[in-house]
Amino acid sequence: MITILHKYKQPLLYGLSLAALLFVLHILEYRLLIINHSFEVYITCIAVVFTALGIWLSLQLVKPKVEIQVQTVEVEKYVYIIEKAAANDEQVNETERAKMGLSNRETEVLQLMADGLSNQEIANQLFVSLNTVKTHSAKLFEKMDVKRRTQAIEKANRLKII
Amino acid sequence: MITILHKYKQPLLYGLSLAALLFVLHILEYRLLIINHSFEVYITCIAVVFTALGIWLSLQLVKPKVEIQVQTVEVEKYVYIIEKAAANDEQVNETERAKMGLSNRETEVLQLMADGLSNQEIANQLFVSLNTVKTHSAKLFEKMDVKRRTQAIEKANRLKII
DNA sequence: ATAAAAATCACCCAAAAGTATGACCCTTGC
DNA sequence: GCAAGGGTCATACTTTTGGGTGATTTTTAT
Repeated sequence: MITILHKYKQPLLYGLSLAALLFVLHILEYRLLIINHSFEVYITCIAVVFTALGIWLSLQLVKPKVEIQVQTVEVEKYVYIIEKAAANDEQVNETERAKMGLSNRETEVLQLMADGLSNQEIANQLFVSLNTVKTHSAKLFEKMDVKRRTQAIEKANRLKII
Repeated sequence: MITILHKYKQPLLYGLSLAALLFVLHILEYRLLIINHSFEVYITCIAVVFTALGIWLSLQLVKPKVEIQVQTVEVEKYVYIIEKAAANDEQVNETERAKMGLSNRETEVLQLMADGLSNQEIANQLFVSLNTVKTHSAKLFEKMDVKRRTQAIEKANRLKII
């Protein structure tokens, strides 16, 4: 139950906000009707407000994407990003890899994943069993804080750890 | 004249849809006022519709944003990124993509795959069904001559088509 | 106007990927 | 010696992905 709550925390929050906003409108509704008869203006306002809300909502939902993260961090971090980008062309980022604590074997598996190999192909390549590859991948997913191999690949590419 | 119309078809369509919607609302307004019990329902409908409209609008506008966002902050230090982005954009990109004959939708799906999204997440993002995403992915795998999404991602990165 | 391509969706089935748990061996550092 | 971590493997289970097929609708091009 709690895990379910946690999982849908974001949408729930949005839903509640929406409900709250609707409530406020409900209150205002009568006042505005009594005070003046500019009904069209009222409707238009609602339309504009909710269009804006929609835009805002979807921006919130898209936020985890790289581009927008870049927009939201402050200036100093840009310098870091630029420097990192510039430095990365020659050498692979050992620091980031160390930060995540990937072992040698896990890094090998990650590399082969990024090359597009299936678990079975990786197993053949490394002369180990399929189950072993699964164990490695599960552990590296946890260490990299991702859910899927595609996410791991994306993150690895972004951080230049492969 | 016709070419101009063609070029700005999308924004025009958006504008017209919006105008039409407002017009319909304008008409409905009086009718619904007579049946004044459904006022709250009416307001809620407007809110929902326009929230959806906002979400849809901003999703449409998300893509072109990337470079602009980069450019809006501190000029000189980000020349590297801008140059890189620019270089990537106009080089192999379009030709290679054309060579494989990927459609727009397929390219979108490919992009989201490379971002690490699952088929279900892609479906939600594009407002289509899971089955549709599967169809797109199957076709793009065939066109790219790959067997798995990870291979497609690797090849796409290598050929810089995303 | 009409044919082709693109986009949408559904259903079924099989394979691959991922989760959870437990076990064993080997090295390394204290 | 022994705890800790890395590497290996297994079983059982769930979810995701991919293949095959067919169908409808919309868009595009001839």
